[in-house]
Amino acid sequence: MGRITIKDIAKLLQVSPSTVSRALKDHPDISQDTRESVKKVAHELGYSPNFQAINFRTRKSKLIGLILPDMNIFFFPAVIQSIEAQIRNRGYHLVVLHSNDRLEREIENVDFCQRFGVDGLLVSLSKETRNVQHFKPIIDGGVPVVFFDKVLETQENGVVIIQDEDVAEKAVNHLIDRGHRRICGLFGNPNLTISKLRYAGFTKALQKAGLEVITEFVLFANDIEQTKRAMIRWLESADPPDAVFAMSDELLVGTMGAVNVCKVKVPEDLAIIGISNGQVPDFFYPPITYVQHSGELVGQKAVELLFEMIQNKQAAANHKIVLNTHLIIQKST
Amino acid sequence: MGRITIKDIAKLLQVSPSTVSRALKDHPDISQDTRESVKKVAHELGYSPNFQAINFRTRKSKLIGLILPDMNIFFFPAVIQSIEAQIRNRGYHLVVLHSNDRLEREIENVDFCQRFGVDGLLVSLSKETRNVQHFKPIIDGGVPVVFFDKVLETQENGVVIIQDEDVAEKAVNHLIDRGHRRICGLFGNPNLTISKLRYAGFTKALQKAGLEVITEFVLFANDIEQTKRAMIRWLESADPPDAVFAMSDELLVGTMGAVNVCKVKVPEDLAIIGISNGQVPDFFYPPITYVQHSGELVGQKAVELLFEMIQNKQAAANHKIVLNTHLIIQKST
DNA sequence: ATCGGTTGTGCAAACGTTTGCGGTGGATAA
DNA sequence: TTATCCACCGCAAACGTTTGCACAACCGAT
Repeated sequence: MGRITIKDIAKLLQVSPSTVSRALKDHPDISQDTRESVKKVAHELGYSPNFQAINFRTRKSKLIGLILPDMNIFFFPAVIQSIEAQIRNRGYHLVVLHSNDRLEREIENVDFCQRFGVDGLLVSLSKETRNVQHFKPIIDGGVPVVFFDKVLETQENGVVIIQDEDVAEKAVNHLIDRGHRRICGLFGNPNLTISKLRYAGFTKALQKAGLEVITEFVLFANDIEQTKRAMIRWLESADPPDAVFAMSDELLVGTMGAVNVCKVKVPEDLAIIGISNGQVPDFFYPPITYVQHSGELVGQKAVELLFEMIQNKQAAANHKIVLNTHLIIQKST
Repeated sequence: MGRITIKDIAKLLQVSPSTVSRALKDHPDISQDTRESVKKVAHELGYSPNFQAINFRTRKSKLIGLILPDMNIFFFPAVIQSIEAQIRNRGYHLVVLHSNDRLEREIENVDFCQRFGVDGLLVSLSKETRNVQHFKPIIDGGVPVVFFDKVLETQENGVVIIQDEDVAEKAVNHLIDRGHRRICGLFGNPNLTISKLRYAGFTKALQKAGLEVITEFVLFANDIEQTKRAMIRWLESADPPDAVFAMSDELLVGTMGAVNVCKVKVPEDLAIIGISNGQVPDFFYPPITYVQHSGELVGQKAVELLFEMIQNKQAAANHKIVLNTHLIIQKST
């Protein structure tokens, strides 16, 4: 048995495989009659093209690779879903790889993508990644690569991010405007550029307002439990904070855990602001004010940029897209 | 230019491509000397095999397809991560497809997987799916398929689930043991088997205790906002409930939203129990009692079953794996 | 009648790898 | 010495599809 192929159709119709191939894709060289009879037979036999053969022959795969450092953080599912929808619209499919925040795995994944012949690659870097050398072979091989969210400061080409520093500054300014002075800063892994930049925005806002960064109220760790413990310690200290800026959903969840344990009132005792895609802030009471960093939008823009690069390699490749964000003011501030 | 191939190595070493191919995979027909020199040259030239050619030639892909109805529900990221890790250990990679809870998309995805030549398929069905006819072609084509979590009641082969009815019963019994009598039941989409079964367990537990199902306290809708509104209505009614059973994280979040709005005390005014992978229940205060339904375990078992089927098609195919769960008692009950 | 052009189709190579089979040369056994 | 065997390697086909090119048939125009 086996699946039926172009050759089977050709034999049955007494034409050549090339004619069948062309007829199936409405090549103008083929007469209307032939096209129709080919399609009819193809349908009757239940023909479906062998993608492996096509990919091999054409050196295309209609596959986009997506390399993520961690699936378990709140931000990524929305991004994955958005990317999947976007590339599907363009007739492509998604291969999801997972670096587990390790450079070694990231390198393996890139290599796999190249050998596998993906037509494009979307990457959010691991926290161990310090340079992007390991992408050179695949890029040189003509495969467009777009980096998003977790990128290096030095990267200028094929990048989709938000203006991290400004976003953090905007958020902290909002707290200052509300009269808060003893402000905690919660950040992710200190190796990540987004953490550094958001920390920079945090300090900038404070300094512009003539305030000092209270170093004991700063934490770098994207971990719910760790955040909760730190916040409890601070809230129970002699001179507790009156506001907190949390740069991710995980940090927000940890903060709310501490808030519940310590029975502090939000926003009276403690104002809270975060950066979020916008689902988690509404889990809590009161709903938390946040700067919206839309995962859907990031996914959409990354895919758009990638396909510009696929279609027109030279022009689009040195774009850096910086997305807008806006403040969603809720009851927590 | 172009990537370097087996032929290039062969030419350089004055041997045939077949020898190179065999040497590279330590075929015993090839002498030690030849193997070493081939490998040396291959390494020097930076040879890496063309997966597209290999897949085409061998009709294997080392790819596992994963079809999910929705990425945005809390349960799945853990499953994806677990599956990715498991299949990676076995030298395979993951293609994630997304049906958006629509049968039409699910059918497309299955078709794609078949044409693409995945070596195995993992599926959680869409809420529109009423039968599994559309998997027949790919299964007949020799590709093992494992269904998990969202499956049909009628399915007995290649299935990984929890004992949904018992789990719900166990959870509701816990509420009854604590003395609660006016118990809400929150369930997902009514078309889903897991919703039906868990509802059955819910009613069974009540009936065994001589209680009636209070129909106005039952909701079928896996939606945070809808759940919140319903709960608020019930809590503000003349004769409010004293406990709630929520079969998913989304329902739990919605419930807690209502709890916060209505200022009811947990567990004094309202006891809460859920079914969860175990992250979300700890977001809240008090932490919520739940029956743990481990996404990691589901992923692991599904992959184990799939690879048994890949290696030994006949034997494993008619297994149905029912996973254990256990009750995590926290402050909400 | 010859030419140029168009339309529709087939031929055959190619993509990179794997693999069954056959063959060579040398060593061993009789 | 001859037959036998084994270690090692090459030949060539094959997987299903695409595509450059050639070619045949027909048409209209010269």
